[in-house]
Amino acid sequence: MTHRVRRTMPLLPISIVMQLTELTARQIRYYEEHGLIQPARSEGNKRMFSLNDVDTLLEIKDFLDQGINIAGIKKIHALRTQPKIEKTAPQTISDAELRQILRDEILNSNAFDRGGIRQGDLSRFFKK
Amino acid sequence: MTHRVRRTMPLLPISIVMQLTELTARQIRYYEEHGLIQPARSEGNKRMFSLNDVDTLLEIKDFLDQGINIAGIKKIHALRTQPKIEKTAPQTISDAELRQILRDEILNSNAFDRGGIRQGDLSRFFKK
DNA sequence: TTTCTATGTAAGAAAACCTAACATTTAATT
DNA sequence: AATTAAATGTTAGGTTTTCTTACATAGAAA
Repeated sequence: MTHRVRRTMPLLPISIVMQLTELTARQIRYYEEHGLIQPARSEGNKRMFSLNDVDTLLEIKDFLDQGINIAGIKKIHALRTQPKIEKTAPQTISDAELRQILRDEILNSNAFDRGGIRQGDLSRFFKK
Repeated sequence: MTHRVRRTMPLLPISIVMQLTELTARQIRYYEEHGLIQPARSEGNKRMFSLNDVDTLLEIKDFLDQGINIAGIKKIHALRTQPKIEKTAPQTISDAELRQILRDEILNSNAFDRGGIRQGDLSRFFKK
């Protein structure tokens, strides 16, 4: 009965992703610019996001809230998608280095509690 | 880790729904006009569809392919959302009547096999 | 033939999104 | 303190998408 949808399918326009993540369009495009996400494009060049993209963005947001900067997040992503250091090209960073980065970043963390809205409640974005 | 999304959340623009259902915008709006779906609206009045809406549209499409007309589908929906005939306002149609309708409709069914695309493959709608 | 149903098509307007550029804020560095 | 860099805000002009409304059409039904 229920129509199945893959989490990799590009379904969502940026406006919806903004609501789901509480990020601005500027932020989302900026993260893409830095290679943290690669949303698909419609034939007319509009960004179309998958549910996986939303997950990634929420994770990015979380990392940023923890004081980790884009460069750190980028490195974390790189390590995650390619954690095998065997026959692969020599890594430019070790696990120890990563932990060091994280520790360093966390020091100047300015995380704060933004009294946000409940996730999943989009009602205020639609007309009654 | 994975971000949960309710099937009732209005997330999808009509272009994506067109691709998921292989219906034209005209058809989708027509079905809405006849009350078969009630998509949400963005603040700017754009239709935003939920995954449930997609399910409903696929079902409508299936019924139409079976030769059932809009009126029949409308009645089927009405019966389904309110199948209790107890204290409710008197029904204008009985179960027997429904079966009759279905039998009648099926007689002049012009269902045919449209050699469509695999559902879920939207790749041809996006730029390489 | 005429009517009805479902859909196509076109026009004009409004909304959403795009890129590019410059501005602002805050933190780090010198 | 001044400068720089990172992240985000803001604005402008252009393109795409969606909207409503209206008229057209093919096929089935009357």
